[in-house]
Amino acid sequence: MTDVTDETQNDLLLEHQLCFALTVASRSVVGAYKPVLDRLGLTHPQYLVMLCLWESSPRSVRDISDALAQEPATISPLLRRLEAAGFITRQRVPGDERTLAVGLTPQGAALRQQATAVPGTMMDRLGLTREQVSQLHASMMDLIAATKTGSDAPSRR
Amino acid sequence: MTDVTDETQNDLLLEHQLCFALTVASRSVVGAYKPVLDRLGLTHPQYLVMLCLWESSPRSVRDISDALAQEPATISPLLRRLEAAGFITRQRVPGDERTLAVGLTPQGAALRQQATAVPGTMMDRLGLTREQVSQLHASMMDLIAATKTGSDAPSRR
DNA sequence: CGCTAATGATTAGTGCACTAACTATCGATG
DNA sequence: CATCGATAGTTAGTGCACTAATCATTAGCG
Repeated sequence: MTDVTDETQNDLLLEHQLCFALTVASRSVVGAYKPVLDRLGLTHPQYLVMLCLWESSPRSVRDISDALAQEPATISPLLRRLEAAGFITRQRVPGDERTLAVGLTPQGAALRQQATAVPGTMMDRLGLTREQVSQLHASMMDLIAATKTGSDAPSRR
Repeated sequence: MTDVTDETQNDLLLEHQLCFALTVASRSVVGAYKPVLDRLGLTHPQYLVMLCLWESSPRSVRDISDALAQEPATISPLLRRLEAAGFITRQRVPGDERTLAVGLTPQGAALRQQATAVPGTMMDRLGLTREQVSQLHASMMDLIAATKTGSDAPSRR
Protein backbone atom coordinates (compact mmCIF):
# COMPACT_ATOMS: atom_id res chain seq x y z
CA MET A 1 0.00 0.00 0.00
CA THR A 2 1.66 3.17 -1.15
CA ASP A 3 0.71 6.81 -0.93
CA VAL A 4 0.08 6.77 -4.62
CA THR A 5 -2.90 4.50 -4.15
CA ASP A 6 -4.40 6.83 -1.58
CA GLU A 7 -3.82 9.81 -3.78
CA THR A 8 -5.40 8.09 -6.71
CA GLN A 9 -8.46 7.19 -4.67
CA ASN A 10 -8.63 10.73 -3.41
CA ASP A 11 -8.27 12.14 -6.88
CA LEU A 12 -11.63 10.70 -7.89
CA LEU A 13 -13.53 12.57 -5.19
CA LEU A 14 -16.00 14.95 -6.76
CA GLU A 15 -15.02 17.66 -4.30
CA HIS A 16 -11.45 17.64 -5.55
CA GLN A 17 -12.18 18.06 -9.24
CA LEU A 18 -11.08 21.37 -10.68
CA CYS A 19 -13.28 20.75 -13.70
CA PHE A 20 -16.29 20.40 -11.42
CA ALA A 21 -15.52 23.57 -9.46
CA LEU A 22 -14.96 25.36 -12.74
CA THR A 23 -18.27 24.37 -14.31
CA VAL A 24 -20.17 25.17 -11.13
CA ALA A 25 -18.42 28.54 -10.86
CA SER A 26 -19.20 29.32 -14.47
CA ARG A 27 -22.86 28.41 -14.13
CA SER A 28 -23.12 30.26 -10.81
CA VAL A 29 -21.57 33.46 -12.10
CA VAL A 30 -23.63 33.39 -15.28
CA GLY A 31 -26.67 32.74 -13.12
CA ALA A 32 -25.83 35.78 -11.03
CA TYR A 33 -25.93 37.90 -14.20
CA LYS A 34 -29.42 36.71 -15.07
CA PRO A 35 -31.55 39.16 -13.04
CA VAL A 36 -29.34 42.03 -14.22
CA LEU A 37 -29.39 41.06 -17.89
CA ASP A 38 -33.11 40.28 -17.79
CA ARG A 39 -33.71 44.01 -17.47
CA LEU A 40 -31.83 44.49 -20.74
CA GLY A 41 -33.70 41.67 -22.43
CA LEU A 42 -30.52 39.69 -23.01
CA THR A 43 -29.27 36.24 -22.09
CA HIS A 44 -25.64 35.98 -21.05
CA PRO A 45 -24.37 34.64 -24.39
CA GLN A 46 -26.34 37.38 -26.14
CA TYR A 47 -24.75 39.94 -23.81
CA LEU A 48 -21.31 38.76 -24.91
CA VAL A 49 -22.27 39.15 -28.55
CA MET A 50 -23.47 42.69 -27.87
CA LEU A 51 -20.21 43.54 -26.09
CA CYS A 52 -18.49 42.25 -29.18
CA LEU A 53 -20.54 44.48 -31.48
CA TRP A 54 -20.31 47.55 -29.26
CA GLU A 55 -16.56 47.32 -29.66
CA SER A 56 -16.71 47.16 -33.41
CA SER A 57 -19.44 46.76 -36.01
CA PRO A 58 -20.46 45.67 -38.45
CA ARG A 59 -18.52 42.43 -38.39
CA SER A 60 -18.89 38.97 -39.87
CA VAL A 61 -20.15 35.82 -38.19
CA ARG A 62 -16.71 34.26 -38.36
CA ASP A 63 -15.22 37.35 -36.78
CA ILE A 64 -17.69 37.25 -33.91
CA SER A 65 -17.32 33.52 -33.43
CA ASP A 66 -13.53 33.90 -33.25
CA ALA A 67 -13.82 36.71 -30.72
CA LEU A 68 -16.14 34.63 -28.53
CA ALA A 69 -14.24 31.37 -29.05
CA GLN A 70 -17.33 29.62 -30.32
CA GLU A 71 -18.41 27.82 -33.43
CA PRO A 72 -20.20 29.76 -36.16
CA ALA A 73 -22.96 27.16 -35.85
CA THR A 74 -23.51 28.33 -32.27
CA ILE A 75 -23.50 32.01 -33.15
CA SER A 76 -25.78 31.74 -36.14
CA PRO A 77 -29.08 31.02 -34.37
CA LEU A 78 -28.07 33.34 -31.55
CA LEU A 79 -27.80 36.20 -34.03
CA ARG A 80 -31.18 35.31 -35.45
CA ARG A 81 -32.71 35.75 -31.99
CA LEU A 82 -30.90 39.05 -31.46
CA GLU A 83 -32.26 40.23 -34.79
CA ALA A 84 -35.77 39.16 -33.80
CA ALA A 85 -35.31 41.12 -30.56
CA GLY A 86 -34.51 44.20 -32.64
CA PHE A 87 -30.94 44.73 -31.45
CA ILE A 88 -28.96 43.82 -34.55
CA THR A 89 -29.17 43.75 -38.33
CA ARG A 90 -28.02 40.96 -40.63
CA GLN A 91 -27.15 41.93 -44.19
CA ARG A 92 -25.01 40.39 -46.88
CA VAL A 93 -21.86 42.29 -47.72
CA PRO A 94 -22.22 43.89 -51.19
CA GLY A 95 -18.77 42.91 -52.41
CA ASP A 96 -18.91 39.36 -51.03
CA GLU A 97 -22.28 37.67 -51.03
CA ARG A 98 -21.03 34.92 -48.72
CA THR A 99 -20.23 36.98 -45.66
CA LEU A 100 -22.79 38.59 -43.42
CA ALA A 101 -22.46 42.10 -42.04
CA VAL A 102 -23.81 41.98 -38.50
CA GLY A 103 -24.54 45.50 -37.30
CA LEU A 104 -26.41 47.35 -34.58
CA THR A 105 -29.90 48.79 -34.78
CA PRO A 106 -30.50 52.12 -33.01
CA GLN A 107 -32.00 50.13 -30.10
CA GLY A 108 -28.97 47.86 -30.05
CA ALA A 109 -26.64 50.84 -29.96
CA ALA A 110 -28.74 52.57 -27.32
CA LEU A 111 -28.67 49.50 -25.10
CA ARG A 112 -25.00 50.14 -24.52
CA GLN A 113 -25.81 53.01 -22.18
CA GLN A 114 -27.76 50.74 -19.84
CA ALA A 115 -25.09 48.08 -20.14
CA THR A 116 -22.33 50.33 -18.85
CA ALA A 117 -23.72 49.76 -15.37
CA VAL A 118 -23.55 45.98 -15.60
CA PRO A 119 -19.89 45.31 -14.77
CA GLY A 120 -20.00 47.55 -11.69
CA THR A 121 -23.30 46.06 -10.58
CA MET A 122 -21.93 42.56 -10.89
CA MET A 123 -18.74 43.40 -9.01
CA ASP A 124 -20.93 44.65 -6.19
CA ARG A 125 -23.25 41.67 -6.27
CA LEU A 126 -20.33 39.26 -6.14
CA GLY A 127 -18.58 41.33 -3.50
CA LEU A 128 -15.36 41.38 -5.48
CA THR A 129 -12.84 44.16 -5.74
CA ARG A 130 -11.44 45.26 -9.06
CA GLU A 131 -8.21 43.65 -7.92
CA GLN A 132 -9.75 40.26 -7.25
CA VAL A 133 -11.57 40.33 -10.56
CA SER A 134 -8.42 40.99 -12.50
CA GLN A 135 -6.53 38.30 -10.61
CA LEU A 136 -9.22 35.72 -11.28
CA HIS A 137 -9.31 36.88 -14.87
CA ALA A 138 -5.59 36.29 -15.20
CA SER A 139 -5.93 32.81 -13.71
CA MET A 140 -8.63 31.95 -16.22
CA MET A 141 -6.53 33.22 -19.10
CA ASP A 142 -3.65 31.02 -17.94
CA LEU A 143 -5.96 28.05 -17.74
CA ILE A 144 -7.29 28.73 -21.23
CA ALA A 145 -3.73 28.94 -22.51
CA ALA A 146 -2.98 25.61 -20.84
CA THR A 147 -5.76 23.89 -22.77
CA LYS A 148 -4.27 25.13 -26.04
CA THR A 149 -0.82 23.65 -25.49
CA GLY A 150 -2.16 20.13 -25.07
CA SER A 151 -0.46 17.12 -26.65
CA ASP A 152 -3.13 16.83 -29.34
CA ALA A 153 -3.01 20.19 -31.04
CA PRO A 154 -6.45 21.56 -31.93
CA SER A 155 -5.09 21.89 -35.46
CA ARG A 156 -5.86 25.45 -36.49
CA ARG A 157 -8.37 24.28 -39.08
CA MET B 1 -13.87 63.80 -18.49
CA THR B 2 -13.04 61.86 -15.37
CA ASP B 3 -11.28 58.58 -14.81
CA VAL B 4 -14.59 57.03 -13.94
CA THR B 5 -15.82 57.49 -17.48
CA ASP B 6 -12.74 55.89 -18.90
CA GLU B 7 -13.02 53.00 -16.49
CA THR B 8 -16.66 52.52 -17.37
CA GLN B 9 -15.85 52.45 -21.07
CA ASN B 10 -13.04 50.05 -20.43
CA ASP B 11 -15.23 47.83 -18.30
CA LEU B 12 -17.35 46.94 -21.30
CA LEU B 13 -14.45 45.50 -23.25
CA LEU B 14 -15.01 41.84 -23.90
CA GLU B 15 -11.40 41.07 -23.03
CA HIS B 16 -11.87 42.42 -19.52
CA GLN B 17 -14.93 40.39 -18.59
CA LEU B 18 -14.31 37.80 -15.91
CA CYS B 19 -17.55 36.10 -16.86
CA PHE B 20 -16.28 35.69 -20.41
CA ALA B 21 -12.91 34.30 -19.35
CA LEU B 22 -14.71 31.98 -16.97
CA THR B 23 -17.08 30.55 -19.55
CA VAL B 24 -14.30 30.11 -22.09
CA ALA B 25 -12.10 28.43 -19.48
CA SER B 26 -14.91 26.12 -18.49
CA ARG B 27 -15.67 25.13 -22.07
CA SER B 28 -11.98 24.75 -22.87
CA VAL B 29 -11.21 22.53 -19.90
CA VAL B 30 -14.30 20.40 -20.46
CA GLY B 31 -13.30 20.18 -24.11
CA ALA B 32 -9.85 18.97 -23.08
CA TYR B 33 -11.50 16.10 -21.18
CA LYS B 34 -13.43 14.96 -24.24
CA PRO B 35 -10.83 12.71 -25.93
CA VAL B 36 -10.03 11.15 -22.56
CA LEU B 37 -13.65 10.55 -21.56
CA ASP B 38 -14.58 9.33 -25.03
CA ARG B 39 -12.54 6.24 -24.30
CA LEU B 40 -14.77 5.59 -21.27
CA GLY B 41 -17.94 6.25 -23.24
CA LEU B 42 -18.88 9.20 -21.06
CA THR B 43 -19.60 12.86 -21.61
CA HIS B 44 -18.25 15.26 -19.01
CA PRO B 45 -21.56 15.73 -17.16
CA GLN B 46 -21.99 11.97 -17.17
CA TYR B 47 -18.48 11.59 -15.77
CA LEU B 48 -19.43 13.85 -12.86
CA VAL B 49 -22.51 11.74 -12.15
CA MET B 50 -20.36 8.61 -12.13
CA LEU B 51 -17.88 10.22 -9.72
CA CYS B 52 -20.87 10.97 -7.57
CA LEU B 53 -22.06 7.36 -7.60
CA TRP B 54 -18.61 5.87 -7.12
CA GLU B 55 -18.43 7.78 -3.88
CA SER B 56 -21.75 6.49 -2.65
CA SER B 57 -24.60 4.50 -4.13
CA PRO B 58 -27.42 3.96 -4.44
CA ARG B 59 -28.65 7.50 -4.03
CA SER B 60 -31.69 9.48 -5.05
CA VAL B 61 -32.03 11.92 -7.94
CA ARG B 62 -32.37 14.82 -5.52
CA ASP B 63 -29.25 13.71 -3.72
CA ILE B 64 -27.24 13.59 -6.93
CA SER B 65 -28.62 16.89 -8.15
CA ASP B 66 -27.65 18.54 -4.85
CA ALA B 67 -24.15 17.08 -5.04
CA LEU B 68 -23.69 18.37 -8.60
CA ALA B 69 -25.45 21.70 -7.99
CA GLN B 70 -27.90 21.07 -10.78
CA GLU B 71 -31.65 20.81 -11.17
CA PRO B 72 -33.28 17.40 -10.94
CA ALA B 73 -34.79 18.17 -14.34
CA THR B 74 -31.25 18.28 -15.75
CA ILE B 75 -30.15 15.06 -14.05
CA SER B 76 -33.23 13.05 -14.95
CA PRO B 77 -32.63 12.61 -18.70
CA LEU B 78 -28.90 12.32 -18.07
CA LEU B 79 -29.54 9.30 -15.85
CA ARG B 80 -31.76 7.79 -18.50
CA ARG B 81 -28.85 7.94 -20.95
CA LEU B 82 -26.45 6.43 -18.41
CA GLU B 83 -28.93 3.63 -17.86
CA ALA B 84 -29.19 3.07 -21.62
CA ALA B 85 -25.39 2.92 -21.73
CA GLY B 86 -25.50 0.16 -19.13
CA PHE B 87 -23.63 1.98 -16.36
CA ILE B 88 -26.39 2.56 -13.83
CA THR B 89 -29.69 1.15 -12.59
CA ARG B 90 -32.84 3.08 -11.77
CA GLN B 91 -35.25 1.47 -9.32
CA ARG B 92 -37.94 2.78 -7.05
CA VAL B 93 -37.20 2.60 -3.34
CA PRO B 94 -39.42 -0.08 -1.73
CA GLY B 95 -40.34 2.01 1.29
CA ASP B 96 -40.98 5.22 -0.67
CA GLU B 97 -42.39 4.81 -4.15
CA ARG B 98 -41.57 8.41 -5.02
CA THR B 99 -37.81 8.31 -4.74
CA LEU B 100 -35.52 6.58 -7.15
CA ALA B 101 -32.55 4.46 -6.11
CA VAL B 102 -29.81 5.16 -8.63
CA GLY B 103 -27.18 2.45 -8.41
CA LEU B 104 -24.25 1.04 -10.35
CA THR B 105 -24.29 -1.92 -12.71
CA PRO B 106 -21.21 -4.18 -12.68
CA GLN B 107 -19.98 -2.33 -15.78
CA GLY B 108 -20.57 0.99 -14.05
CA ALA B 109 -18.61 -0.14 -11.02
CA ALA B 110 -15.85 -1.59 -13.17
CA LEU B 111 -15.48 1.65 -15.09
CA ARG B 112 -14.06 3.22 -11.96
CA GLN B 113 -10.78 1.40 -12.49
CA GLN B 114 -10.24 3.03 -15.85
CA ALA B 115 -11.37 6.36 -14.47
CA THR B 116 -8.69 6.44 -11.80
CA ALA B 117 -6.23 7.45 -14.49
CA VAL B 118 -8.29 10.44 -15.65
CA PRO B 119 -7.29 13.09 -13.10
CA GLY B 120 -3.61 12.40 -13.56
CA THR B 121 -3.92 12.31 -17.33
CA MET B 122 -5.71 15.63 -17.32
CA MET B 123 -3.17 17.25 -15.02
CA ASP B 124 -0.50 16.20 -17.50
CA ARG B 125 -2.43 17.35 -20.53
CA LEU B 126 -3.04 20.74 -18.98
CA GLY B 127 0.53 20.95 -17.75
CA LEU B 128 -0.60 21.83 -14.25
CA THR B 129 0.98 20.82 -10.99
CA ARG B 130 -1.05 19.44 -8.13
CA GLU B 131 -0.33 22.74 -6.41
CA GLN B 132 -1.72 24.88 -9.22
CA VAL B 133 -4.80 22.71 -9.48
CA SER B 134 -5.59 23.05 -5.81
CA GLN B 135 -5.01 26.79 -5.92
CA LEU B 136 -7.33 27.24 -8.88
CA HIS B 137 -9.80 24.97 -7.17
CA ALA B 138 -9.76 27.18 -4.09
CA SER B 139 -10.29 30.28 -6.23
CA MET B 140 -13.30 28.69 -7.87
CA MET B 141 -14.78 27.70 -4.53
CA ASP B 142 -14.41 31.28 -3.33
CA LEU B 143 -16.10 32.53 -6.44
CA ILE B 144 -18.96 30.06 -6.01
CA ALA B 145 -19.35 31.21 -2.42
CA ALA B 146 -19.47 34.82 -3.63
CA THR B 147 -22.43 34.07 -5.87
CA LYS B 148 -24.34 32.65 -2.92
CA THR B 149 -24.02 35.71 -0.71
CA GLY B 150 -25.65 38.00 -3.27
CA SER B 151 -28.26 40.60 -2.31
CA ASP B 152 -31.09 38.46 -3.66
CA ALA B 153 -30.81 35.24 -1.70
CA PRO B 154 -31.46 32.14 -3.82
CA SER B 155 -34.11 31.23 -1.21
CA ARG B 156 -33.30 27.69 -0.13
CA ARG B 157 -36.48 26.36 -1.75
C1' DC C 1 -59.46 9.03 9.06
C1' DG C 2 -59.43 12.40 5.39
C1' DC C 3 -57.77 16.40 3.36
C1' DT C 4 -53.96 19.34 2.28
C1' DA C 5 -49.32 20.60 1.80
C1' DA C 6 -44.87 19.00 0.83
C1' DT C 7 -41.67 16.01 -1.54
C1' DG C 8 -39.57 13.28 -5.54
C1' DA C 9 -39.30 12.75 -10.11
C1' DT C 10 -40.58 13.59 -14.86
C1' DT C 11 -42.12 16.27 -18.97
C1' DA C 12 -42.48 20.36 -22.01
C1' DG C 13 -40.37 24.24 -23.80
C1' DT C 14 -36.43 27.49 -24.59
C1' DG C 15 -31.77 28.42 -25.44
C1' DC C 16 -26.60 27.10 -25.76
C1' DA C 17 -22.83 24.48 -27.65
C1' DC C 18 -20.87 21.11 -30.36
C1' DT C 19 -19.99 18.01 -34.73
C1' DA C 20 -21.07 16.82 -39.29
C1' DA C 21 -23.16 17.71 -43.46
C1' DC C 22 -24.77 20.98 -46.76
C1' DT C 23 -25.32 25.30 -49.84
C1' DA C 24 -23.54 29.20 -51.92
C1' DT C 25 -20.06 32.10 -53.26
C1' DC C 26 -15.38 33.38 -54.15
C1' DG C 27 -10.63 32.82 -55.75
C1' DA C 28 -6.86 30.58 -57.96
C1' DT C 29 -4.94 27.86 -61.45
C1' DG C 30 -4.47 25.52 -65.66
C1' DC D 1 -12.82 31.17 -68.61
C1' DA D 2 -13.92 26.72 -66.48
C1' DT D 3 -13.17 23.86 -62.87
C1' DC D 4 -11.75 22.90 -58.22
C1' DG D 5 -10.65 23.93 -53.68
C1' DA D 6 -11.26 27.20 -49.97
C1' DT D 7 -14.26 30.18 -47.38
C1' DA D 8 -18.84 31.90 -45.14
C1' DG D 9 -22.81 30.69 -43.30
C1' DT D 10 -26.72 27.63 -42.27
C1' DT D 11 -29.12 23.30 -40.98
C1' DA D 12 -29.70 18.79 -38.64
C1' DG D 13 -28.94 16.12 -34.76
C1' DT D 14 -27.33 15.26 -29.93
C1' DG D 15 -26.78 16.54 -25.32
C1' DC D 16 -26.84 20.06 -21.30
C1' DA D 17 -29.10 23.32 -18.35
C1' DC D 18 -32.74 25.97 -16.90
C1' DT D 19 -37.89 27.25 -15.60
C1' DA D 20 -42.52 26.00 -15.17
C1' DA D 21 -45.98 22.72 -15.07
C1' DT D 22 -47.46 18.03 -14.00
C1' DC D 23 -48.09 13.52 -11.61
C1' DA D 24 -47.57 10.39 -7.92
C1' DT D 25 -46.73 9.48 -3.35
C1' DT D 26 -46.06 10.63 1.34
C1' DA D 27 -46.50 13.18 5.67
C1' DG D 28 -48.87 16.16 8.73
C1' DC D 29 -52.67 17.95 10.96
C1' DG D 30 -57.37 18.91 12.27
